[in-house]
Amino acid sequence: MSKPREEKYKAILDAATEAFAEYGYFSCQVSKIAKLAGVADGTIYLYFKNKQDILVSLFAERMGQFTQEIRHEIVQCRTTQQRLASIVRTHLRYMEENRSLAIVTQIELRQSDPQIREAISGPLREYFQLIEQVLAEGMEKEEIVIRDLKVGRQLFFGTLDAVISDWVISKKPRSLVEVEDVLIDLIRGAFRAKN
Amino acid sequence: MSKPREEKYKAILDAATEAFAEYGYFSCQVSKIAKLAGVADGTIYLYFKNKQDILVSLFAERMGQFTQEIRHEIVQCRTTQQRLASIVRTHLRYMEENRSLAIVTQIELRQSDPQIREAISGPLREYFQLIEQVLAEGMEKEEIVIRDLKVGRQLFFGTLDAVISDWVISKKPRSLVEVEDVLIDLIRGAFRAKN
Amino acid sequence: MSKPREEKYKAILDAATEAFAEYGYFSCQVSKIAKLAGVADGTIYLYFKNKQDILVSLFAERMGQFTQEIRHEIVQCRTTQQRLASIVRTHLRYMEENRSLAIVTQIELRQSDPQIREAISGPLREYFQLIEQVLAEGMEKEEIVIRDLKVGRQLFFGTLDAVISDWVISKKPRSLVEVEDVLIDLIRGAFRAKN
Amino acid sequence: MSKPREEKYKAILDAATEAFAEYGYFSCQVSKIAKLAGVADGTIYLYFKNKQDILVSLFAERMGQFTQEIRHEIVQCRTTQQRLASIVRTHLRYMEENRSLAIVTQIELRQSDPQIREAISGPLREYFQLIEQVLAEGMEKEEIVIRDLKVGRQLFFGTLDAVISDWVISKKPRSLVEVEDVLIDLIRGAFRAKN
DNA sequence: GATGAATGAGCATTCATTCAT
DNA sequence: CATGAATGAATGCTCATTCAT
Repeated sequence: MSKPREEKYKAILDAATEAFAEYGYFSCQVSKIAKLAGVADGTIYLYFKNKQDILVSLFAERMGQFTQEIRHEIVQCRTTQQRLASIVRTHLRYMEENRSLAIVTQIELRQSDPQIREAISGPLREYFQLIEQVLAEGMEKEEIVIRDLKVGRQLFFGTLDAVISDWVISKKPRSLVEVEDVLIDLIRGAFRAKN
Repeated sequence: MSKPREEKYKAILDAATEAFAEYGYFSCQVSKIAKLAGVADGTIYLYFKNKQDILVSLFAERMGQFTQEIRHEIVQCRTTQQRLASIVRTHLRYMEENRSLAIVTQIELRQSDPQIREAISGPLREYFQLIEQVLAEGMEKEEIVIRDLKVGRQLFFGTLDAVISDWVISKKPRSLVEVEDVLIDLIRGAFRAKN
Repeated sequence: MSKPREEKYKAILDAATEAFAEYGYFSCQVSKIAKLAGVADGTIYLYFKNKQDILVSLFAERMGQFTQEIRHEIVQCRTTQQRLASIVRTHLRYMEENRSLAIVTQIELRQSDPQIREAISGPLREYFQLIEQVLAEGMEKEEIVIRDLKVGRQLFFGTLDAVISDWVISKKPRSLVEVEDVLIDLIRGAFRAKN
Repeated sequence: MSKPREEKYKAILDAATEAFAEYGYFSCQVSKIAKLAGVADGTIYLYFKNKQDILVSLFAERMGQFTQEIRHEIVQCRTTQQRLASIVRTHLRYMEENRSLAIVTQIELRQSDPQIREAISGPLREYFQLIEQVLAEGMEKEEIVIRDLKVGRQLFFGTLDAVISDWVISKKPRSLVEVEDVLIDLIRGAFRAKN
């Protein structure tokens, strides 16, 4: 009679994304998530170990999906340039379509609580590795030039992150899509990408 | 008589920096700051309106000092390239010398609590404007090429931020100074800086 | 299901009456009420907005009941004399049976906190109006003589209040019932009541 | 050089009267009294044992003065009627001239805190005895008729108290002096006073 | 005597989590 | 499985009182 298990799980995660985005992790009560998800407070605990587990699961799930999508886009590209451009585009578009997720990512990425940090680092690291792989391959093929792989990734991700951060904070943000080309061009320059 | 007052104020701010860095703003109790500062809980409230005011004051004070220092370095530079290199160097070194501040900055920069956000945005915006000024001047003098000032700043700051973020999270970080040159080189490329 | 809810609500109100009576509103902690009511501290806040709300609710509930009872007695009386005597008797007996309420009334009636005062004034004013109605009707029918309705009510209520005040303070009080007749006689004289 | 001891003592008591009247005993901080008295917080404790001692001293001092004044008026009266009228008049006028004291009296008379209560009861009891003496003498001389001395006093004091209570609460109170005659007349009736 | 900065015990209130229904 | 009333530990902040100057 009731919603299947999977559906309710997603409903809670969606609600949590909204709620965390609006109030922040600490200022958002579990009861608020429950209400938003249309379930009882106690029900949350049938699906998640505790509040932190909601955040962690949310992050793992969404980031996994995100990385998946990026990975999918990349394989269709021929050159490193295309791959980087593709990541930029997918990243921006994904976040633009999932504003609450973007906010949560911005906020909770930096929790200093060691437990949360640890739990969150996994999915993020996976994305980092993906970027670094593309960069490494580009260097091998001499399509780009970077003196330090990690720093290259930091520039790549940090820039995207800053763009989204501003967009998230801004009350009347211009569309992220608008900056795609500028961004790609800038990054291309940083990596001395050959045409 | 105002000497000990000033001293105690700084002691509390220092303690708060440490404590916020270690536990995060929300997970850090006022009593923990008090103990670390070597004062009674109540004493805190002789110097700060409330817990949030500690964070805000801390941020305003430290970021103000930071921007000041950067500004001071910049004026001694001739070219835009030098100016950008100078900011990178000062930024990294300042954070390396103030690891706790770096952590707090990383964490609290992204608080979604609107009040905190608002209070914090001032000092940060000032730094952003400083960067954008340098970039604007560079474009005017045709020392660099950027299609969008804001995106340029986002790349510049975002990259530095990501570098520090990794450094902060890392258990055994390599010195930030080590990456200075790579970083400067990368940014130079992004902005097509002429030698 | 709403049965236990109602029960717990009353239990808290009863406990609060006892506790406020014994310690006074300000010197009585919420936790003391909770313990006395046999519930957890937090449970209090499922039923009341805050500590002040307990006091206000308590007052509204009990005084409403009290006025109700008085009103019920009055309608059965023929003459103003009987009505006044009835109020005196009911007032004294009600307070004698609800000593804690009597104490709370004595104490909190005079809180200078404007908020509390305002909240409390409603039910009390209702009682005052009841008295004044009886007096007004008595004057119309020429059963009593009063030059000023308000002062008449003040004498009536003030006297009862003083009697109860003494009784409340006294360690070994004589029964309030004992003074009924004397009191009625005295008031009758003040109002020049005709037999 | 500094104010003589006595003057500062009075200043604190005056300040306390104002402050207690405005905020109530519990909601009034010692520091507020100090500021109002123009002394440092610590100075208070050179003159009073603690906060409660301020209230108690205030009450003892002011009520003593009050009773004194009443006593002084009474001796000049010939008949019981005159004496009662004199008390009514003096009581009302004294309170009208000392509104803050009137408020404090209204409020703090009923503190349930046993300690405060005990300390306050002394001066008040003295006034009660004064009234009862007048009544007793009146009965002896057959100038009035009362079946119970205590109840007589309760009517007398309670009525005055209620009048003042209303006056204190009222935002636009009519002068207390206006009700004098009505009041005296009413009380005269209660006691079957002979002309 | 006078000061007022410092103290720290004390308390109302919140909210993640549990568990009887 | 689902509920939501109940729990009680946890914490920011206040303020009477002290005491070094």
